[in-house]
Amino acid sequence: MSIFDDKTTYSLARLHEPLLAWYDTCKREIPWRGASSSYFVWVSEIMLQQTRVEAVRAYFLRFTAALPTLQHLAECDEQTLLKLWEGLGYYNRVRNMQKAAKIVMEQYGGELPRSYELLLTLPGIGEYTAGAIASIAYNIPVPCVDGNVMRVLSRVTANSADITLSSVKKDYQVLAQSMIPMDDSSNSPALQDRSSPRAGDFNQSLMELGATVCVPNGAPLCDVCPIQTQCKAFLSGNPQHYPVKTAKTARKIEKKTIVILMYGDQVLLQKRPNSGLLAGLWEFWSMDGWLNRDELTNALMEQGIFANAIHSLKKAKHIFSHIEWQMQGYLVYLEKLSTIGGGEWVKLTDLRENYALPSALKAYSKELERWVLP
DNA sequence: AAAGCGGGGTC
DNA sequence: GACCCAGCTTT
Repeated sequence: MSIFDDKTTYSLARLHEPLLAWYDTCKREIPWRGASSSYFVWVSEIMLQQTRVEAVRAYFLRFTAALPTLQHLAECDEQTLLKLWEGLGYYNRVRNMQKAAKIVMEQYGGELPRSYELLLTLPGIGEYTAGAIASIAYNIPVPCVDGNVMRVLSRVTANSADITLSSVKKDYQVLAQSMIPMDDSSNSPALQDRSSPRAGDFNQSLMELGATVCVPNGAPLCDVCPIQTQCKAFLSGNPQHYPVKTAKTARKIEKKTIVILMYGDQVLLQKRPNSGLLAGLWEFWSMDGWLNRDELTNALMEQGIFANAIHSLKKAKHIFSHIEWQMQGYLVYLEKLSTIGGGEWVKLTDLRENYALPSALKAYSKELERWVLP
């Protein structure tokens, strides 16, 4: 039983006309829009997961310049890959994308399959991304339902169902599917074999409207909306009541001590584990909890390290979606080069060019540059 | 169904 | 502060 009745579905049947007309004249200029390969569509869609268009622009241009084809991606070493993704977050996205690229090279002759179901089997490609690639790159008439689409459609229909429920998302996918403009001259029985020259544009028109007009955070710009007169939430004067979502669980706080160990123009880095938070990225030596100067000196001595000088750095905070790091920092000059388990001494120039550090440590990597420059 | 997974913009 | 973002994977 769907949250949408037949009458609601029928009332949206021809909404593609004003949406496409609006999209044709008002869409933003975006690097991956226009005549682009399925590979470029794929790269952009992975980058856009939980990430705004404005944040993606520069990353997309740099990434596709370095790795212009799917084969380049499949053959890239992981260190370079993570450096290209540095600062964009959700780093498993790029590792999964490379896994998928290797599969595409081996099983599909180097081109992404022209099938929603086959796309869905690739690592890192879920229902949204499979629908986006299939419709935007190949004009296959399948929906792609993201946060924008659910926000727009929940307002248009004034529907209060909780969009965090997977059953509700399914109903939005069915509704979005029914809205895709179909070429009536084709009469193939299988929907996905039928032609829909504007399936990709239509899906993008819904997302573009959500991103630029039917916005989250505060009041939407209903006065410039092309489907204002057909929006139930606008007509009731309460678009900001939609969509309805249940609250997220609270973040937990973790205290850490960040220690920048230096010797000459080298700094000690450690590689994070291959799974979990910030998997595969590099970081400074660190310990759980806040250590004062004496405790740090003792901790270093236990590692067989004797500090020449210990400088206290400012406290710093970084907020992830589910964790908050509260960090106390130190910069330590060593008397002689000592190795710590699992660590690697890296020259500053090498660090800047080749080692991916999480943005969570940005305050301390800046401190490092400040101490070294003069 | 819920939790883990980044980082930044906006109000 | 809280909320959200062209979501996916694991538990």
